Amino acid sequence: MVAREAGVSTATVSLVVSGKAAGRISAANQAKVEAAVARLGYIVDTAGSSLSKGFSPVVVLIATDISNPFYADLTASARAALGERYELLLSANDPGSQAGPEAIRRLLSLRPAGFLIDAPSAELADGIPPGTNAVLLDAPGIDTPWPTVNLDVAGGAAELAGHLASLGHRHVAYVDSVIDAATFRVRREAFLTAAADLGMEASHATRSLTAIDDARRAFAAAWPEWRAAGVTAAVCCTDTHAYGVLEAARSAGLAIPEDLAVAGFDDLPYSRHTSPPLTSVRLPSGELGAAAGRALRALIEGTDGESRTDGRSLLGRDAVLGSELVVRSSTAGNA
Amino acid sequence: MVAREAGVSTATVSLVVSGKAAGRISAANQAKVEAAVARLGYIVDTAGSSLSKGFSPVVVLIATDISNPFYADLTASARAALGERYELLLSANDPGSQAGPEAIRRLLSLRPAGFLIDAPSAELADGIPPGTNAVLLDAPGIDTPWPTVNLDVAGGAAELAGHLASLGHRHVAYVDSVIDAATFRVRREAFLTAAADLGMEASHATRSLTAIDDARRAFAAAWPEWRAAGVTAAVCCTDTHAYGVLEAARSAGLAIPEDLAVAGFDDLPYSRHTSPPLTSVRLPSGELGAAAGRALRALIEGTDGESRTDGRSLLGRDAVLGSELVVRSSTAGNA
DNA sequence: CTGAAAGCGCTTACAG
DNA sequence: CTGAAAGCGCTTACAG
Repeated sequence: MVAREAGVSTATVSLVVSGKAAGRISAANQAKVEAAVARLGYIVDTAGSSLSKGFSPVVVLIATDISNPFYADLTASARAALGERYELLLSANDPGSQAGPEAIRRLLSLRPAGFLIDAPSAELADGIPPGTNAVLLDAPGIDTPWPTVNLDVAGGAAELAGHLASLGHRHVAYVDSVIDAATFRVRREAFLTAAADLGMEASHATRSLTAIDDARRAFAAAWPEWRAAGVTAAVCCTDTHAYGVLEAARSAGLAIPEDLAVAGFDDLPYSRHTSPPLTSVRLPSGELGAAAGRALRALIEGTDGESRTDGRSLLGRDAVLGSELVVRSSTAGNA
Repeated sequence: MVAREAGVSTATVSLVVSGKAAGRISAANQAKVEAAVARLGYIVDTAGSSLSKGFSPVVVLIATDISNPFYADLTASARAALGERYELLLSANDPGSQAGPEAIRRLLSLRPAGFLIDAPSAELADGIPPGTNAVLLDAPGIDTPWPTVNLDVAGGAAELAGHLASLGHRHVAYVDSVIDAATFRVRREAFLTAAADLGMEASHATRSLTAIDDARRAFAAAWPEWRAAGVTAAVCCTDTHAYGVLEAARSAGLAIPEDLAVAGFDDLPYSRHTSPPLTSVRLPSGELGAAAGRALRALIEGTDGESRTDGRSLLGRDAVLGSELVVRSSTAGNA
């Protein structure tokens, strides 16, 4: 341990550096250590520290698809909520592939302080080993012992169905993701159920990767059949999918929203700028990151333990954040 | 070490697990170890391993602004190029803030196998401690001992200037980033120099964060003066900036490209879908990630050492990848 | 071909 | 208030 150049023992240094010197180390020695640390530019080595403490300062955010700008906000907020003691790092999957339980096992070998897992599949959630510090984000309908911060995607989907029904649409189609995440299943089922309840026919669907080009091709392939069936609105599981649909629809010569109304989920910053601007269910990425970061910190630091009442704590565990339908001219021509 | 349940020593297990058993461990023992590993689901603990080897399997990608979808491709390619032995994790800065040398120092305590550093400032590059395995991405004009994979942003900027000159523009403005990265300086200077060489007046500039709304405000604030000066084209350091400019220009009632031509850098997937579609200098994110991943692996594994001729190796060290001007209707109405 | 042993850098009871 | 010592899980010379 380099900083023993301060002329004290490694134990003293460790105590000072980790902020546990309170009433245990003399002011003189504290000053000596701090001077030596500053002089040498010493930083605690994570490898040694993790080995003896059992965990490292790393928190891993497992993101399904970082090409979604949704994550920029989420990451910044989560980092702020976690604070300086943790190092938030992202593990991104290849586009279109969902992290499986084996990804968690691999990452577990890093002994991270915790995991933030966005949009998991039920299988992924099941595969988290007991004892792991993990918080699930946007994992609706998953029955899991881990704290979860959800978004009201079902409410947003229902609101969207109501919006389309009020505009007079009778036949609607749904563009789903190929990614097996619970949030996508809930978005789809909630929308289709609400649509059916409102008397709309909602039997047509396709799915694609979360990439504009893939969504474009999927729509182009499905459209002839949908047109024949009288579909007048397409709802997409993410805005990115919707961008592809918008483009394919324009290429096919469709007027939007007159011939086809289009809407998505996420309300990405780009959605105000598409042609036409996109109606979307806004999901609060920043709040999601902040709430999840707080929940994880509580879990790691054990603030969670005692405040339980009925097995759920008061800490916002299993919080649900609201969604909001943002209507633009891709569905309502005059918006 | 749990897997000693195989009835052999920890040394034997370590050798087998790390693939160094070749001709040193009997087939019988290898089989026993492999069976035990499979049975227990054993994964090497990184903390212990990093401590004794001196480095962990983690490779950290330092990204200036992950909200830029540019990074999705880059990450996937870099991961593939690095291979299974490394774990690629992203460290994202807060939007608008550039990583400083202290960020590297913090991350160094994780003892990563290496760093991939995108769009560094000269200061950041200088702050990388000697002996670190690091590859710089998109770091034009930085004088550094570290291997670098560059994009021909200067060539793209010049091509863009030529394109605008050929369309008859005489007064052009430049929308820069507030982020202090060498690539942004080179983009700007190369564009302004080429524009001047072509007889265009190019003295007007503004800058903003890489967020659509910020760029929109920056343009709205600058436009009155630019209009008075006769500016007819605005070139933006990234496509994301350009989206904001497009929106502000439309709000101001400008016809694009008749009243104002707009162009950017990156050719993000969204740029084909803006209104109007955006002219942009395409930067090959996938190739960039792949080349950088290969270069880092060579550096880590020492493949680099002997193949030097004049101090540069044959491995694609200091590679420059081409850029390509993609003309769309935000500059050429008929495109 | 294999095991016993040292050591990586840190933290934490434990004596003093 | 402080230091000596054990131990976290792994890897790697080193004997045998």
